[in-house]
Amino acid sequence: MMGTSVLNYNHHLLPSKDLPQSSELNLKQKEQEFLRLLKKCKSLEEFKQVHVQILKFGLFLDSFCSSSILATCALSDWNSMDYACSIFQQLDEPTTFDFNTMIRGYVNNMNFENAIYLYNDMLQREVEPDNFTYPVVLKACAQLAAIQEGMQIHGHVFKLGLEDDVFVQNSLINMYGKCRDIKMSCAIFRRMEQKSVASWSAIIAAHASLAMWWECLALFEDMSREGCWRAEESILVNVLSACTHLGAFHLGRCAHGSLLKNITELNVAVMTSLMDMYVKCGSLQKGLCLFQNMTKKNQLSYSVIISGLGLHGYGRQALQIFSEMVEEGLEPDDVTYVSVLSACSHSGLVDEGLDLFNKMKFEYRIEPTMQHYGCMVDLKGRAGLLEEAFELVQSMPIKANEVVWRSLLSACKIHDNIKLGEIAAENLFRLSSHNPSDYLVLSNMYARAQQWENAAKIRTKMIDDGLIQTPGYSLVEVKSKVYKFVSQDKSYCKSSKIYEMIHQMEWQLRFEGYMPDTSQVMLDVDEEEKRERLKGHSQKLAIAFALIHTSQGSAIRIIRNLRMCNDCHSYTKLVSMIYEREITVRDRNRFHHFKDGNCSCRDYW
DNA sequence: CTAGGGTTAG
Repeated sequence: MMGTSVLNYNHHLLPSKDLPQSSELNLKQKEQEFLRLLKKCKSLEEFKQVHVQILKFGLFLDSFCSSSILATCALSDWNSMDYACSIFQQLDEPTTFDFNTMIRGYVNNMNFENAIYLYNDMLQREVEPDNFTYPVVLKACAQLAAIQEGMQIHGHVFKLGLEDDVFVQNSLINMYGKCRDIKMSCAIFRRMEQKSVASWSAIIAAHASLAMWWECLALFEDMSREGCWRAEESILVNVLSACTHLGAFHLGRCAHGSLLKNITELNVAVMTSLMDMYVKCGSLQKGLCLFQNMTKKNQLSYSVIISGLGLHGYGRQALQIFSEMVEEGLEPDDVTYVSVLSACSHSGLVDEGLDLFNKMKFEYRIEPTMQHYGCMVDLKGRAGLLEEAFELVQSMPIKANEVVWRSLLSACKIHDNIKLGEIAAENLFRLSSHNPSDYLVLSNMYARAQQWENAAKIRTKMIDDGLIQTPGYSLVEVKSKVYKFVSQDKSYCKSSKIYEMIHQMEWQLRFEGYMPDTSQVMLDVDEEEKRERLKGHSQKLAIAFALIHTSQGSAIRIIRNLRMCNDCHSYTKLVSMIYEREITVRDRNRFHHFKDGNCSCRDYW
């Protein structure tokens, strides 16, 4: 761009009749005419041509006029910053406005470093920044996550007394948010007297980027209460994300509703976060439906639906969609591979997973991350290829983290490989020793091998270390309200009715051949007591409650914090058949769809 | 006199 000089007279793209004739107009009118023409330019070439005429007429005198010319050029979308730069350099005394224009131009062109350098120049040349300068220069800091510069600039804001400008405040919230200094973001947000939609958007986004989901929803609630509420896609995208992570299905659906009411066509980002919300809150159907109706799909939308299918146990379909994505010419990236590999792992598609992993490394040249190795260790381990899984852990170019060791340990438990399990546990506890469920898996492994002493030793260690087993619970939504059940729960006023139901269910299940499986009850009590305990597992209570309070044939959705036990799994399969209900259960790792006596996991979980 | 803040999802 610099190659084309300002003084290039050779291109005449505009018909000469459009150019003002000097004889007809006085200077002032000519100036106006030129400015009008400049604004109409559709390309840099056209712009240069008019600009050259202006120089030829010697009209480049008025500061307002030259600022206008500069702004037209710098803020155009024809990649004209070099040319704008050459105009800027010819200004004798660039004003605050001119600096603002140039800084904005750099930011628009993603050249954030230059924006900050120019701001620095501005200070050096003692041109005083104003309330228009800061939003844009702070945006540059935000994009670069340049906290040092950001803080200095925050100081300048105070020095110039601009700290009460809403635009400046919003930019500061955003800047600190992008620099992960949530305390500063909140401090500025709190002391704002007037908050705009952008203020809420910035503060919610700041919390979302740190995965502070409860805070996101709380802020969203505050915002709604203060009546600043409008279905803004940029805000709802983060709110939906929070719903996804918290399993807040009801709120998510409400958000969808208000989007539909207020916005005619939802953009890709909102569609993708909606899809993810539905899928991860248990409604794969709804997610698939949205996916199929999306006109524009990208890598992110594909990876959401692929990982969704995987989580729900539909590995084959996940692979199908993955190949459709490739056929459409969309190149899978590292996250897409995490989705498809984990889908393979959930469904036990070992060969397919291995193939994809190799393709990713050697064909697409994507360097595997810890997550990819985690998927592969999980894939092999679950499938019983424990030695291979262990070899992979040892040969990984990066040091395995706790997630990888954890999945190896639980695979060893499933396949009763104590020797390897102990190695995995040792490494796991070296990296993290505060997770009660890790000890339980290990103790469980010993118990399965009837090594009672070792099992007891681990449990004693847990108690000595003050680790308390996370209480398991099940959530169930009945008529848009969420009810929480813990094991042996007696807290609901209708609980006698629930236990009555439990009793009745057990009777019917036994008729269909149900035998309580007490092997996973890790309590030192007799068989009879174990069977009693089993009956009161939170998932069973939740199902009984839902069977009583929902209409015949309607689906039941349950969210658990822990993995369910084998007994609850086979119990739920039978309930789905006898009571003719579809039951979806989300546990720590995945979804189970119970229908007609079967589960979508095909007992591979 | 000209121009401005939050561009989000896996």
